[in-house]
Amino acid sequence: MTENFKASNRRAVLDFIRTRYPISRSQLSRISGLNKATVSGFVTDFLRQGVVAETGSGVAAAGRKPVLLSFVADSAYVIGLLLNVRSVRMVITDLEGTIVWQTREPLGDEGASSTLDRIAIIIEDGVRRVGIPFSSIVALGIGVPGLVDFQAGVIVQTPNMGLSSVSLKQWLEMRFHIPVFVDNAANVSAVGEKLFGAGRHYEHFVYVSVSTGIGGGVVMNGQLQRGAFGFAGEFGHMVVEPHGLSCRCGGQGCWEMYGSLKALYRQTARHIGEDPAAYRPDILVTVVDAAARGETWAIEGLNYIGFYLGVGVASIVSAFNPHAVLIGNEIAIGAKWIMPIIETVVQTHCSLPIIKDLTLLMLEYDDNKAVVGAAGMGIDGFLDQLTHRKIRRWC
Amino acid sequence: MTENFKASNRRAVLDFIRTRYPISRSQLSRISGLNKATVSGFVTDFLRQGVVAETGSGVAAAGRKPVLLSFVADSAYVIGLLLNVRSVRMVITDLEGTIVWQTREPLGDEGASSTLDRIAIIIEDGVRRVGIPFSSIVALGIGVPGLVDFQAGVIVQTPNMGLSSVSLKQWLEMRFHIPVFVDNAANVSAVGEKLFGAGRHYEHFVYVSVSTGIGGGVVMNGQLQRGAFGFAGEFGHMVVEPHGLSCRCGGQGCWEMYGSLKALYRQTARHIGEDPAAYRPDILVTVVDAAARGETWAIEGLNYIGFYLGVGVASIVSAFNPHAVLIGNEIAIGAKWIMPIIETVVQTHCSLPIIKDLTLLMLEYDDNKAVVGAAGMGIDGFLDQLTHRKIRRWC
DNA sequence: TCTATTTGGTTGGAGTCTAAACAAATGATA
DNA sequence: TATCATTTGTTTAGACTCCAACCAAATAGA
Repeated sequence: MTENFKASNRRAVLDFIRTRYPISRSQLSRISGLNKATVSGFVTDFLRQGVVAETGSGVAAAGRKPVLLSFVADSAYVIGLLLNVRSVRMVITDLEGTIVWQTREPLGDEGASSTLDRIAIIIEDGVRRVGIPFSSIVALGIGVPGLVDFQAGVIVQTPNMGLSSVSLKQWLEMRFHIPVFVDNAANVSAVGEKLFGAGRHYEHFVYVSVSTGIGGGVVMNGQLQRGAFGFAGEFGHMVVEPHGLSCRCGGQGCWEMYGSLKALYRQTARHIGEDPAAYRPDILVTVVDAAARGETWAIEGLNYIGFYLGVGVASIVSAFNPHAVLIGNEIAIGAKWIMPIIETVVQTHCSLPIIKDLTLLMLEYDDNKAVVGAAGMGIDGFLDQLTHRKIRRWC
Repeated sequence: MTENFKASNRRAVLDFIRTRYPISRSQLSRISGLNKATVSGFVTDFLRQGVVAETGSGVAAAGRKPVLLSFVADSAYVIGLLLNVRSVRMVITDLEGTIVWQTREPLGDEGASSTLDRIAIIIEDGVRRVGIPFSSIVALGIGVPGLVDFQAGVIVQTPNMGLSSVSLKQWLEMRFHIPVFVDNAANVSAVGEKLFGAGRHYEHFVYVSVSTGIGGGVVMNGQLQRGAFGFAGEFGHMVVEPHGLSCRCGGQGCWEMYGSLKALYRQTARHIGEDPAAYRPDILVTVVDAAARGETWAIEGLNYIGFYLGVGVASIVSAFNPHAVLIGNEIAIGAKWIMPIIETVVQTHCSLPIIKDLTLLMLEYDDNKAVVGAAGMGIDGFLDQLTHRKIRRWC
């Protein structure tokens, strides 16, 4: 029940090095508030472990020149997986999330056991081809659409995928003997932003993923919050129109029905001669192009989801009072049109002290961000483990 | 920046004693996961400090009988204040929140400095009359309607009260030389529930206060979360009807406009011959009585706010995934009518895994809960301080 | 060359926590 | 009645975290 609060500062110092290198020991001491001796001790260990290296010396106004420390991004590698209904994406990245190998493979619906085998083969194949010794791969992060039990590493609820109620974590840890972290796609993206992206500078932020559906991840006190049962941040089913459309979840007026690309499609389909009850994943590109040509229906469609996105974000801001709300995923393609609306709606709906210092950002869209986030989940776990015991090499 | 993670386990052990006494050292060791020696060491200090006492012995299946430990609630006292527009409530309680003195005084609008003086006199007077030596009063907690900067102890935004932008904390700490904690009324109530009430058994819960307005407090990992700038839990201005009524905050369709007693009044006023644009604080009693007599308009009114309360709670549950949502304050008078509606709405709006183990509770209404919560804020601070240094008596 | 200044390492010690051994108490068993 | 197994709680040695106070090294400028 009660935990052991050892070594939390080690991780903090390593994170300072990671995010601000090149940096000297004394700078670290100053910004962390820890004693020079403490920092020196940590750094000695990091050097021995190989995650940090001394790289030249810096300048000083007077006195001895500082020895600059750098984070050694390629001292270890991790694997990121993103499972989808019909495919898997895989990346191998260094500790800074730089991709050194990537692939995307179709995934049949052949039952859990054979799917798992296939994933294992994809991983082994990737590792072999990139030419990194397996021993330097230190963790595996997996993103899954749907609800995940992070502790157990089990998929709890997901749109038609064969892997439900299998312990991905257990199976893969048995097979590869490295720690495996499974979480939903929005949470891994949030961790990605926390480590490598816009979230780096915020202690409290909320990541909102908007594409076909809406998901999210909550970071408070610099840590991903999973709530009581691991499902915190399921923003897609917040209610924005209590008397509105029915959602497949059984509820009515879910945010996902009004602010997602599904909603955009519904609002614009008839203008492009499509069935409003269907869906096309590339709807946003089509609509943005039309809006750029000045088509009213397109602009109205974008205003429509922009308005509802603003409404939901306003509620999130009131509830969490974060430093920042980061809106990511495909929606970013329409940033130019949608972002101003969201900003206006949030400004009119939240009290001044709450939004005074709030940052509202729409992130660049990058197809790879979610998989890299999955890798990030692995990196986060690895760095935690690394800073939790003094003597430990992963050779 | 970085903190010192000392002594967190001490507080955990003291909390186990506080909430489960009588309890033995070995039981504490087992439930806390800490070593027997560690627990024994802590307990020795607690005994010396006087917060814990040995009170007889328990039974064992075999072997040595355990020495039972108890929390000594009257080893110290705290003051709780609840500021309102025209009055102050004050309580003096022991460390379990049991009231030993209470009073309520009117408060004029005579400017900050004279109001502060008046509060100080009320406090001194109360302490003198209850006959507790001032030295055994160890903290002061204050609840305020509106937005508060907890760190600074300054009221940031509040409906017409003379004390805005004065540092209550600083002023009162200078005057009484005990730690002062100022927070908004909902947060203070949440802390009260965490320490003494229904929140005791939940690590993650959300407290929602519903009366004229709606406020809230978020407890995650057993700790009140204040967000980035201290305003987390401002649920009143979450948006539940994007195209709905204008709120005094400048927004539209705020939860407060649909789920609060203000909303109930608006919906029912004409049936009791009142002006729908006005407000009567006792509206709920009137409506509940009418509902009990079978008046349709009254039942409809309760259904109305019940529905919207359910909608908001559903959003909160999706966002935070707490163990429990505790709904408190005046609304509880209508629990019998409103609670079933809330439950139904939440059940239809949230996915199964999220609500499977969710507890939804409407708390008993007690006029004193908020002031006692304020005292609780003080107790929480005191216990933290008590467990942060080894040698320390507050004699 | 000397000095003031800054970086970074070393040392002693306080504090947290554990494992292991030990002492004390007690019901059951021989 | 004596012994034994069992459980409680204490003591001790030691690992780990962290800091204050030095000390040593490096360096720009007097």
